[in-house]
Amino acid sequence: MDGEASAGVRPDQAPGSRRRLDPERTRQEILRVARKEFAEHGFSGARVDRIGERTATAKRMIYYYFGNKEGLYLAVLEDVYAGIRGSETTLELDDLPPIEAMGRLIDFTFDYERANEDFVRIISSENMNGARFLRRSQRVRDLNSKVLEVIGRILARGTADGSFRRSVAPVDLHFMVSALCFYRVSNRLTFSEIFGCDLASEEVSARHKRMIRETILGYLRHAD
Amino acid sequence: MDGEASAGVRPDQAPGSRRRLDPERTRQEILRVARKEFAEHGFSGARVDRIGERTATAKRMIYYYFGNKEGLYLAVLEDVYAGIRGSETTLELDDLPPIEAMGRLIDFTFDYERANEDFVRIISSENMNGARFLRRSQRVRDLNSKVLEVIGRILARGTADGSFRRSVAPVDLHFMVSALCFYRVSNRLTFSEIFGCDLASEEVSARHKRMIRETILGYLRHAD
Amino acid sequence: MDGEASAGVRPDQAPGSRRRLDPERTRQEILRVARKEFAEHGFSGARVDRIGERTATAKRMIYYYFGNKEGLYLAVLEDVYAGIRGSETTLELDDLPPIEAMGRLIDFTFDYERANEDFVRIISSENMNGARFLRRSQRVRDLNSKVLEVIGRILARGTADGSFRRSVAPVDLHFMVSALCFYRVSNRLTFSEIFGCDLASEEVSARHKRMIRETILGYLRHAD
Amino acid sequence: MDGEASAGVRPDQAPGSRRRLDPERTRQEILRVARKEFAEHGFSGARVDRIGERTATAKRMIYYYFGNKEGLYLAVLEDVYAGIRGSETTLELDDLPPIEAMGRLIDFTFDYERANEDFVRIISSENMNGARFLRRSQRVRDLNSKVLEVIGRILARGTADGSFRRSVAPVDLHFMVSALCFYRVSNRLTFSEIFGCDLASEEVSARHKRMIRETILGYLRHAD
DNA sequence: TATGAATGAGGCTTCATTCAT
DNA sequence: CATGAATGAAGCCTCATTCAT
Repeated sequence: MDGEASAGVRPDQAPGSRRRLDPERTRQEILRVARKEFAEHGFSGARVDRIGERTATAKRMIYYYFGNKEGLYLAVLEDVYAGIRGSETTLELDDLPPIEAMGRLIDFTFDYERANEDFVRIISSENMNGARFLRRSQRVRDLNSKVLEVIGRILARGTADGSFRRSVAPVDLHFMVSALCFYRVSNRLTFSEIFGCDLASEEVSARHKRMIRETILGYLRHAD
Repeated sequence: MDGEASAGVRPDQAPGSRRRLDPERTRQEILRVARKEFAEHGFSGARVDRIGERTATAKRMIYYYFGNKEGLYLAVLEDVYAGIRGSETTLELDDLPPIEAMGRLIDFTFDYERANEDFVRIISSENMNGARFLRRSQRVRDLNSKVLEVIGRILARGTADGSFRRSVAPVDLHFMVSALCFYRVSNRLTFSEIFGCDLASEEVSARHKRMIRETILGYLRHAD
Repeated sequence: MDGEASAGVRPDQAPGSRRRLDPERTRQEILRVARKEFAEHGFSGARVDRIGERTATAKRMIYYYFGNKEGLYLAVLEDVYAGIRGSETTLELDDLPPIEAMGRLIDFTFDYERANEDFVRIISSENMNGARFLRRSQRVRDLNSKVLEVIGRILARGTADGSFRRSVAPVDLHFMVSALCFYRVSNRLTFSEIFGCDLASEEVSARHKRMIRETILGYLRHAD
Repeated sequence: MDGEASAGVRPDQAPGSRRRLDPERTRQEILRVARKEFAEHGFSGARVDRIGERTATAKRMIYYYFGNKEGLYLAVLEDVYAGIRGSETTLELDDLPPIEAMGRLIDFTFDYERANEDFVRIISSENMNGARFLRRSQRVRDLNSKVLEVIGRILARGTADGSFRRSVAPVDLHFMVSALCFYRVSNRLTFSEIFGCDLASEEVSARHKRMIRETILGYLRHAD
């Protein structure tokens, strides 16, 4: 998925030129490396130097494109949120029966967070930062408002057709799904270390995926 | 709840005097200040200088008692884990009916994590660190093994008397309780910012406390 | 003889300007200042800050070019050894009669060590360090292997033509020359202080230069 | 040789007392440990803390007995010089024939410096210090003046009876003996490292001991 | 456009030393 | 006499960033 696709293309490039001259590609490469770095070390633990070293382009370009470390982090944060919300919109849940729709949303969230540890770690890091970068980004907030609408529609349909006997606010349901899926990844290391249970393993993942879906669906279906 | 308990004790001491020859108290004060600092900024964002400034004693004492920043962090980590596991052991759940016992454990976890944001943030930070400090501390691992035993006994009793129709591994149940209670605090800032729902408020907290308990107990009671 | 050679060159440069984009020159200046500092105070007594202050460039550049204090010291050590061994190779002793060749080598060593107190002090310092930096440097060892070959050739010729009646290992001869020339400089201060004899003075130096040459040549010439 | 001789003596000591109360013994122990430390690391590399740790008594006692690091170093320096000059006075060379007397003095110096690396290293260190401590100590200067008298008497007798055909100043002869014996120890590490010749080995030591004696005696005996 | 060189501010830590008991 | 606790000053080094070409 990561952009090395068209290597060697661009015939308009002089053979003796020092570097490729594709600004957007350079930008994307920096962004990709930075995401890894921020995900691995958080904002204050991340090193601009390390990002520079791992990028084909020079460190100076980071400042050229993103202004400073904070600007780069903000760009990564927006990028990462755009990823999940973009994926969510492809789900087409409105045509499924409520229980199935909700199950699919839960599964999707589970799979996405499991597959995108970077996303999880950057949001953890953002919470450590006091969410001060998120607060600056109108774009991220816009991106996220859609999930609640999706959930709201499923809940409404489920309540209407009697599949769900429990009345829940969309934000509360999203909270539970998110908590259970996110924590598995965000706290994987301490949890595994302490309880000797590898949350990343196939076995535990499969078990937890089922358990989480059943827990939440069970909550919606049973009123007491 | 955070340690201001014995401030101002020791009346025989001149208030402005610099030298306090009370090693344990000095140690504890550093630990308390450090916990705040590490909780607020994570390991790499924390500043030894800031901890020194906010301590009545000199910065130098940090190194005297804890060796270095890492040693101090490790001490904080152990302290913080000892706190929750110590509190858990006072619950006396073995005499309660299984459902009530489990409900109480869930409520306790909810309340504890809500009241101890430091604990939550330090564990988040530890996950950002790759759990490398936790890995060094046998003490923390020992402390934590007890929770699973407590949960195991409740589950066994509930299965035996028919209160619980679902068979769950203790570690999986602990995972769910922990995830739901922890995420509320660890991700409070981004969640609130994005969804405009203040997870720290009394109203939402009360609602979630009930919801979490019902969700988990519901899962245990209903087999499908 | 110490490196002020090219000071004030580069007339096209504004005298008060801070940024000099001449990396090799910057590197050399740091090296020169560092040699003085390490020679004067040894490794542990030397202060990186002092080196920084005495350099036109910023202290930060020390780390830019040499990594850390140890790296800088190692560079100085290599530089200093390269100096003497480089000079030795210009002697062209193979065309002289053995006695004269040996005399010239002794004189050279005497003069070089007298003129390069830095060299002597840094090697003293290295011995105080347990030779731990030298051990890391393959380069220094390579540089030094040549002297023994030079001495070996002179000894062989002298034995062959009967000038030398004593059979000596090259390393032992080098030891004596080095000891007598080195000690004069390395122990100058304590020796002068205790015996009231200024080893650095012209008078004593001239006398010792003759004495050392005669002592060693005498040893080679007389068998008993 | 180092003072633990009378352990457990002193019956007047209360059994419950925290530590032995023998000031002179405490002083000597500190001195002994400090000598090792200064010999190993030089003045600036030596650590008061390390001396404190390796002494049965507490670090505070160092300051009690010696004032500060400099005072302790000075005491060590005097102690170390007193050692060699004290030994030299037991030689009784005046009754031996000049050549034998001189040979014995050379051998003594060789053996003493070989056996007392601490002595050598502390004097090296003192030279790195600019001999500033030595300069403060009248006592050390007094101690050392005697060697030259001893040498002077041997030389006079040798010149008188024709054993020595060379006229040498006592200080110059002392210089040569000292240089050859001292350098072997002071520069042992760099020399061995570079030339792969272990100066501390029995084999090389025996060879050098003979060589040094013959070199110097040869110089005295042969006029050209 | 792109880059190596340069940098001030501030980070963590160690040092010899003194205080209070 | 003896000791653990406490300390200011200064050490080495890293950080994000900007300059000059």
